[in-house]
Amino acid sequence: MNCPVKGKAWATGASPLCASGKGARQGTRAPPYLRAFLSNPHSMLDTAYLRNHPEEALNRLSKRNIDAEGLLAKAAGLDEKRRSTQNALDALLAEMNDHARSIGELMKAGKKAEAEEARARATELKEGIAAMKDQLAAAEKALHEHLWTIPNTPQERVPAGKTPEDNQVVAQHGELPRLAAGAKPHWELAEEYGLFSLELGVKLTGAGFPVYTGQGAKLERALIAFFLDRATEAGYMEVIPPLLVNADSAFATGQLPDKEGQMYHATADDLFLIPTAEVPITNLFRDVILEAGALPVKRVGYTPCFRREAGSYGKDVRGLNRVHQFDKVEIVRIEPPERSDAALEEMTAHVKGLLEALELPYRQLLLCGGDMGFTSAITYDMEVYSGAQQRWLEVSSISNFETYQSNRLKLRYRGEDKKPRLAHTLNGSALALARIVAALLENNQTPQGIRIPNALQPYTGFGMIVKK
RNA sequence: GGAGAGGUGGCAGAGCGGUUGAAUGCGGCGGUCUUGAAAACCGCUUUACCCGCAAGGGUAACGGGGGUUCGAAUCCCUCCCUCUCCGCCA
Repeated sequence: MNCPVKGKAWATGASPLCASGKGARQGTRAPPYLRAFLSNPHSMLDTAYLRNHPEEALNRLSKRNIDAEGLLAKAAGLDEKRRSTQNALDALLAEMNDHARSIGELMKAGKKAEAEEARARATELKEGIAAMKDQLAAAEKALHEHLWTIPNTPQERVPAGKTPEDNQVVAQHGELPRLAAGAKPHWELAEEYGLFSLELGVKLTGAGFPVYTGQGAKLERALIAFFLDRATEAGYMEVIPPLLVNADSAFATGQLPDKEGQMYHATADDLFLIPTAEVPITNLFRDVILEAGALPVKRVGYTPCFRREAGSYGKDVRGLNRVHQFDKVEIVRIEPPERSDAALEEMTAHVKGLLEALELPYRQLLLCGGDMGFTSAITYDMEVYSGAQQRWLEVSSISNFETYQSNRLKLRYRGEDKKPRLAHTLNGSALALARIVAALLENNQTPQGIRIPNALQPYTGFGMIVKK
């Protein structure tokens, strides 16, 4: 089995799907969370969609840098096998039910001999049923395991492409800062002003765990409060979720099995530290059928985020550019399909508003098919310009997952006809803190100190970061 | 961590191993009645998969998994969870 996708999210290659075949998932050898998932009748792409819109699915999936045709053809075959097996089993079970019912009636009527006869026939049926059940289980397993390997189908407007080079810049705003010669990167500023320390983090934990201090800590807290307030004003309900989730939750939003190696795993209790608030907040709606009036659902949550980032190294990870623990405010929406595109644009506009309030130059990227996350149908990345490093830093990723997550979540809503159907889920960072801090510090450094944007001053209580 | 009780439909709450997908009550929806509303009365009211243009039909599900049986919500095993009491504790 080849790993079908090499996105940036798979730097570790630790996915059991991509590793070396199926050993990890077989029978009783599968870890508990995989067994739990095997029992879940839902997979990722909706088989009904694949069956009813084969051409559209193929067109969309072809944007990815994968063998879309082969994957879909195999899925169609496995789906067909599953359905025919289920038909056969259902017929056998119906026959068995007839026997069982008539035996009961015959017993009541005192016709013992006839009852015995029927019982003998029923006993014969049992073997065939057991065998057919095994076949169905095997067919379902084969189908689901295959579906797990197929990423979400990109929307029409997503550009085809393989690498970040193929992403499209769809908007840019703000002047790039012209810093004086000798402008310092944020990690040097942090030392100079006592804002955060990675060395102390090493002592306490290990590399990539910053300790914020003094005005640095206050700035962090101010940004969190600012982002939460802005989201609340925009109609998002605030949530403070658990920071540890169980395997069911990690599966439902797609972190497992695809990104297993990216999460910290508390093995004693089989819990995972969340890599993003998306996981607990979206899972609030697992196994839920929302009434039509309940949509749209808009939630916002601040949480620390934990990412192992195994395999990352080099200059990209200096300072706050890439750390194992960072703060993030996340917005999550649940929408009916016809409104999810508009919701994505609203979320993007919200994020732009935040960046403009912080006076940070930014650009908006429409990710190409090859660079998008596994579960996304369309993704915008927002990047801010970090003046001293002279590079763009990703501070937000805003995605529409359409029904890909909701199919696993079993998250549905009732349409006008009262029938349950899969909702669309979306989420986006609004915003990720660490890199915002990096850009703020670098872009606003002056000989007198580091200037705090006006919008943030009510939250920090100071307008300038100064040396002690 | 120790001891006990329990997990059934939106909620509450029944259920001798045999038309029990599941009594009853509440809630919800529709209707009758009414100038309107309430009350009363009548009917309806889970989800998934499969077959079918549809009407309709089949199968599955009573915390999860497994077992006994012709047949299990009802019996057995196991796991999970919840509640109560004790201990510990921000």
